[in-house]
Amino acid sequence: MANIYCDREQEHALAVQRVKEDVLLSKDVEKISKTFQMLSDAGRLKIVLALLKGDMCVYHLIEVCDGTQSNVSHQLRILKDNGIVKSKRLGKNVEYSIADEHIREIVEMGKAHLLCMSEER
Amino acid sequence: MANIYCDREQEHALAVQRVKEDVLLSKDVEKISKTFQMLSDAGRLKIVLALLKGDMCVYHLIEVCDGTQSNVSHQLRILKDNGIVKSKRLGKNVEYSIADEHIREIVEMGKAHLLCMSEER
DNA sequence: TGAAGATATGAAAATATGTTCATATCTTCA
DNA sequence: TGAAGATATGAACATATTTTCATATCTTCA
Repeated sequence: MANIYCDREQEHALAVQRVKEDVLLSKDVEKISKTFQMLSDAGRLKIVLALLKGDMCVYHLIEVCDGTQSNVSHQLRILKDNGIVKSKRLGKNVEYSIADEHIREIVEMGKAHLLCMSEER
Repeated sequence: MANIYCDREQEHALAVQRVKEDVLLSKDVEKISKTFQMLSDAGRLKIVLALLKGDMCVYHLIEVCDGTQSNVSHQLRILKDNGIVKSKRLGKNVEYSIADEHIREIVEMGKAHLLCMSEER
C-alpha cells in the first residue's frame, strides 16, 4: 500500500502509536511544565543554583544572587509554592533549602545540555 | 565568636563560599534558563514528549498534541531556534526530531519530580 | 504551469510574568 | 514594650509570551 504521506510514514506511525499508548494526563503535563517554568527565569535559577550548594538564609541569597530584597523574596515564594524549595524559620532569619533532589539532576542536565550546545558551534 | 546572624551561620557561610568559588557566567545561567523555558509551556512540552517517542511530521504533532496548525508551527520554530528540536524536509512534509538526548533526561527528571510531589500529599 | 497539500510567518490581540515601591509582619533584644 | 533587623506581601507598572487570524511559501503531481 503506497504511502500517501512521506517516505518515513511507517516509523512515524509507530511513534504516534507510542504516544497514544502512553499519554500523560493533561494535568500532569501542566504540572511538569510548571516545574520547568520555575527554572526558566535566570533570577530564580540563580537562587536554585545557590541553594544546591547548601542551605542558606534570605540575606545570603540576596547577596549571592545580587538581587533586591523584594525580588528575591517574591521569587522564593514562587519557588516554594511550586515545591522547588522549602523554608524554615531560624530566629529572625529564614533558611531556605532545595525541596527535592530531583531538582539537582534537572539542573545538572540543563548544564550538560548547555555544554553540548556550545561544542556544536 | 558569637554568631550575630542565625545559629547555622557556619554551614551557610560554607555554602555561600561554594557558590562564590563556582559561579556560572551570567550568560550561561541565562542560556540554561532558556532551555528550561522551552519546556515550561504545556503545549511545547507536549510536542517534546511526543518527539521523545520518535521522529514525526508536523501534521502528526498537530494531531497528537491537539493544537492548531499555526500554534504548533510557531512552537516548533521556538523549539528549533533554541536547539531543542531539529527538522528535515521529507518531500512536502517536514520531519522533526529531538536535537539532543539530554532533553530526554531533563524531561524524565521532571516526571520523577512530579511523582515525588504527588507522593507527599 | 497551476492547483492542492503541508508548513511557516507576521502582526495584532489576549494573557501571563517579572519588577518595583511602599508597607506590613514577625522576631529578638535592650 | 518598643525599636531595629529580617523577611513577606500587595498593587501598580513594565515586559514578555502565547494565541489567533490571515496570508505566504514550498513541494508535488496532474
